[in-house]
This record gives sequence, C-alpha cells and structure tokens, in this order.
Amino acid sequence: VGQVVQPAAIARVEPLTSTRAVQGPFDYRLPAGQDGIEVGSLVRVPFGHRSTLGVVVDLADSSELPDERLAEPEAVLDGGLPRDLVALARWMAREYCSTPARALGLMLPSRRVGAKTVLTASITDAGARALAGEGALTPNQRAALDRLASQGPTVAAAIGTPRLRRLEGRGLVRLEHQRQLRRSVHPRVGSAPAQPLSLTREQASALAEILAGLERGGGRFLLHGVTGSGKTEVYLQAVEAVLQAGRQAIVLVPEIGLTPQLVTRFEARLGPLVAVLHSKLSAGERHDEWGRLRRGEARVCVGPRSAVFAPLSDVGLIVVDEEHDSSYKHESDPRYDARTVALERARLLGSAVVCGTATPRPESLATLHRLRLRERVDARPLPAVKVLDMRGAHHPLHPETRLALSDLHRQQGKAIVLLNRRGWSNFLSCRACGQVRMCPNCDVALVLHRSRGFVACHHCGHREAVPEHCPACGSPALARHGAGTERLEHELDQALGGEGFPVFRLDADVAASRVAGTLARFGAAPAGVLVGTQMVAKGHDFPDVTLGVVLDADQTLRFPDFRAEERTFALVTQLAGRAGRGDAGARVLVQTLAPEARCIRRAAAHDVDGFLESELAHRQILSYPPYGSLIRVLFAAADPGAPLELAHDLARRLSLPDATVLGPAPLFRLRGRSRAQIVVKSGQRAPAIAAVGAAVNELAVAASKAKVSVSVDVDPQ
DNA sequence: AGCACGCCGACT
DNA sequence: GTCGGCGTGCTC
Repeated sequence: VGQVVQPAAIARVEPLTSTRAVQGPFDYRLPAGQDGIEVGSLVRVPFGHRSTLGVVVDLADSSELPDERLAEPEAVLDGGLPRDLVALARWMAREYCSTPARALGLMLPSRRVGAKTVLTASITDAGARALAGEGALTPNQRAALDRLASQGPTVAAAIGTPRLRRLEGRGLVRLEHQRQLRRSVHPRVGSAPAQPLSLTREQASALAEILAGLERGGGRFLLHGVTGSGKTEVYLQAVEAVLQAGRQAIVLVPEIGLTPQLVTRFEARLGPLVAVLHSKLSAGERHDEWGRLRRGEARVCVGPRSAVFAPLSDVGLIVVDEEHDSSYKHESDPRYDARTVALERARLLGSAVVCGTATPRPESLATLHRLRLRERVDARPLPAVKVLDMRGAHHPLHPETRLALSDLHRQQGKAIVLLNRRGWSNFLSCRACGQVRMCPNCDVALVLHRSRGFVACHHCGHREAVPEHCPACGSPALARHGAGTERLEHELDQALGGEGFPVFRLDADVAASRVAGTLARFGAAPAGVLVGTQMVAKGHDFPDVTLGVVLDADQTLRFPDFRAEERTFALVTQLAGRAGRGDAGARVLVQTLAPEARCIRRAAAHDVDGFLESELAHRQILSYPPYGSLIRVLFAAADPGAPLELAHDLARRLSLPDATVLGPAPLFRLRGRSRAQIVVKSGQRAPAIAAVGAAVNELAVAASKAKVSVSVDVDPQ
C-alpha cells in the first residue's frame, strides 16, 4: 500500500531582521497547491504590522499554533539559498552566539540591485530581404543592417539606438531587452599555463591522498609546503578532479588584490567555470556572479572569506589558501572564522577541505591530516636568514643592512623591506610639556602622515592637520618619534633611489586601485626596492628578489596575545619565502630587539616543525587552542562606566564548572566608545558556547536599555 | 529592528 | 479639543 505524500502545509520562516530580540522560526501556512517553496526559499511574509523578507528554514506538516493565527507568505522571490547553507546558518548562529537571521544575511546577495538588461538589436526576415535589394535604405541604414546580418544580435547603443528605432518601425529590426551579466575583468599576472603541469613526486602523492579522501566522502588536509613548492598546482588538479566528478569547488584566498597570480591561474585553467567574488566588485557584478553560481553556470568560486558561503549545492572540495592568515576571521557579528565554517560546510556535504600554507597554525597541525611539500618545484634552497641584534643601535638600519642595500644598489638587484608600521612617525610629543597628540575618539596616539599633511588615528580614521604648536602649552617644538613605512621609503629613496633604482611603497595608505599597479611596476623593474607593511609578504612572487629585510621583527611580538609568537614566526618565514625564489644567492636580514626570541630563532633556521612543536607544548600547558577554547565577550558604549558594569553582570550570571573566566577587564576606548571584555577559557567547547550564548541573550534587554552593545567572539584572533 | 498603541504635555 | 513626545510590547 503506497503512502500518499502530503505536501507540506507549514513553512517555518526566519525573518531577516538583525536584532537578537526577534528569533524565529515563525510558522506560515502554505495554501494548497503552492509550489516552489522549499528549504532555502526567499519569501516575503507579513510580519507584525508590516511585511518583511525571510528565509524558509524548514517545512512541516503542522504547527503548534491554531490555524487562525497563521498567515501565508505573500510571495516567493528569486535568489533563495541552497539547502545546505540554511543548515550552515543555523549552526553558525549557535557556534558564534549570534542569530540565524544574521548568519543568513551574510549568505544572501544585496537585495538592492537586480538583473541588468541591455537593449539588443537583431535583424528580422524583412530586414534581410530589404538588405537583398527590396526597398530603399540610406547608406547608414544599410551599414547597420549589414552589421546585424553578419555578427548577429548586437548591443543597440553600439550602432545607434535612434537609427535602429526607425528601422524597428519599418519592421526590419527587432529590439529587445536582454539580460546582461556584469563581470569584472581581472588583470592577468604571472605565467598561467592552460594545461595541467606535471607534478613532482611530493605533489603527486599529496594529490593522491586528497583524491582518496574525496573518494571516501571527505577528508581534512593541511597542505604544508614551503613557498614555491607548488601548492597552487595541487589545488588546481584537485579542483579539476572534483569538477570531473560533477561536483563544485570553493577556493578561499586571504585577499584577491594580493593574490592576483592565483586568480589568473584558475581563470586561465578553468575559464568561465570560475566565478570570482571580492570586495571591489560593484553590487551589480556581485549579484550576477552570485547568480552564475546559483544557476550552476559557474562551478568554482574563488574569493575571500565570504566565498565560503558561495551558493553552490554540491560542493566537493573547499580549498583554504594561506590558511594561517588572520583575515579569515570576520570581525563583526557573527564573528565567524571562515576556516572553521569551511570545515562545517564540508562536514554537512561530505566534501574535502585542503588548507594550504608554508606556516601552519598550531591548531591546524593538531586537527588536520598533514600532507608535506618539502621541496620547491625549482629545487632551489631557501635563502639564508641572519638575525641582527638592534639593542643599543642608534640608526634605524643595522650596519649590515646598510651594507647589503648598498651592495644591492651597486649590483642593480631587487629587495623587499618589511616594516609593519605605516605612516611617518608613530607619535608626536611636545618637547616642552611632554604631551602626546592623542586621538579624540580612541585612547591611542595619532600617527604622522607627512606627505599628506595630517596626523591620523589608525583605529577610527580620524585625521587632523599637523599641529604647528602644542595645543596644551603652545610650544612650537614638537618631537617626532619612531619611523614608519612612509619615512623609510623617503630615506631609502634619498640614499639609493633614482634613475634605474626606484623605491616603491605598499601599505594600507596606498589606494586599493593602485596596489596591483605598484606590484606590477616593482615586478617589471630590473632593480629597486619595495618597502611596505605585511602586505609585501603576501601572495605574489618576484623571482628576481635577492634580498629580504624585516625591520623591528619583534613589533608583532609586543602585543600581549598568545598568538603573538605564531604571527611573528609567520611574518618572518613568509618574507623569507618571497626572497630568492629563483636565485641561490638570496638572503634575508631580520632586525630585532629580541634576537633570542624562540619564534625569531626558529624562523631564521627555517625550523617550522621545531616551532610548532614548542608552540603546541606551550599551549597545552596553558590550555590555549587547540587544547581549550576561548570565548571573548565584548561590551561597548558611549557611557564610560556602562560596559564594565554590564561585563560584571554577565560574569555573575556565568556558572561554568569547567571554565576559567578572565576579567572583566577594561579595554582602551575606541571610536568614542568605552569598552570592556570578559574571556572564558574552557576545555568543553560546546557547553561553554551554549552557556555564554544563553547568558548574553538573558542580558540582551538590559544591554539595549543601557545602550551597551554586546558582541561574542568565539575563537578570537 | 520596525511599527503601533497608549498615555502624557503644548499648541491652534 | 488634537498633535506628537517616546516608553512598552509584539511579530507566525
């Protein structure tokens, strides 16, 4: 006896509001015969005294509410989500103590743009006959019809819309609006063979393990390879295998702008199957790329952390390139980590994850299956790294650094100099009264940007004209302290720069539109120096760079943070990887006030394994990740005392047997708002997250009354 | 978050 | 008498 399949009668909908106070799902009655509503559908529903957008998160046969209290959806809209993203959003809401609506909001494209249409002309049969000689045509009209006959439908504006309208009136031409996809063009950078390269033995064995994982329906891999060991080719061939199997792939990169070579290689190899998402796309381009993925026209999505939400329904593989990069963490609610989300999405779909890097995070080493690429594809050795002790130094450049740079200048070579601090001087102080110029909104000193004539706050963006006198005592004597990339660029240019030896600078002050050009000009120059912040240590290859210099390498170490060592190690190692990818004589100089620091010594010795081993041992003792989870709760308000008060309130509500609560601790003021935080450290991740989430929800009403914003940060960076 | 309801004071 | 201030409460 066959069962009669009843169509679902109830849709459970999560309304897309951003507040914690409204959390669904809410039940809506589906009228009999209502087709096309499924999990993931985007619907317009009556909600309270208005109507709102919502996402169907579940279908059910019945509701707990009486029928008369149920409303019906008003409309089903285009642009719904694949089913697995709905499950992922619900997981994210729990995992990051956020709401389903906020998580769903990250996954949907902006609603403010629609499809773009363009007026297109094509020739009619009557038009073809006219062209063959029947009827009078002016020379211009004949040319227009000729063009349509030979090249087919054409954008009307390219020929002249008024002329075509006249021909349309005579029935010789058909004009209609056609959907036009907006796609931005990415600059091609580096060589990009369209055919697969032959693999080294190590690459082949890594690929084989990934493919075996896919075969089993999963696999979580750490592709640990030194710079130049050919990780990208392994990604490409794994993606090709996934496509062959009829599934789709996502490739996450830290920043598209800094990894043009990877994008170029994927586009060269896979052509229009690739959709590239990034922050520089216009809303329209993003909308259309999203649609190409949703409709299955594109089957590989390359993009930054948000690309982990690519609307693909059967993802077989997620690649996370440069997995150590902190930009995978989203720094506003929901504060998700794209690497963690990638693992969860893969778990939901039975797909493989490949995280690639030269400097794995300790937690990745502990939780993923490691595949190693020990050798560079060109078999060149890594450059020699020398640590230079700057204690007691008077000049910002060590004598050995100056010597190396002048040698380089003489030999017309290329160097990269990394200084992780932008601007000219990091602070100004009055020589008479000692007062330091501070940001009015944040508790930090203003940084001098000399060429643009202002002092600026690097936290909130506040800027003001360079003061001529001390605002406190009126003294004209202002001292500039410290040196940033702007000053370094100036000094290197004075010392070495000139015809045939340009000095380039790359940092966050360089307009985004000029980053690619700066990289290209440095790449093309036969000699010169590239000065910059950590941006210069990312993604791009310059095979002819023979000298790398890190200034103030312990700068990242001075942050009171358990990841400080890891960050410093990665920065030095990444820069070392940039130098001498094509030359055996390359070297790297590391200037530091902490030459004995474990992370700097290990990085200089290219000793990744030794560093990771000691780092993991250290973290185990302190129950830091991966041996424990951290949850940070952040409070901020204009009222100076309110955040700390609310933090104490939360701390009192938390009763966690297996956790340590650190704080409440006040934080420095940011954007005019006082802040405070609590950090929960626990070996029991899920219960700790649940307890913090519940306590924050209890507090939500009091917080909004006191105008204090509360934000939960699971796995803070 | 919106949005309406409701209970108070200041205007034509 | 009505217009409109924003506290309170609800949204299938």
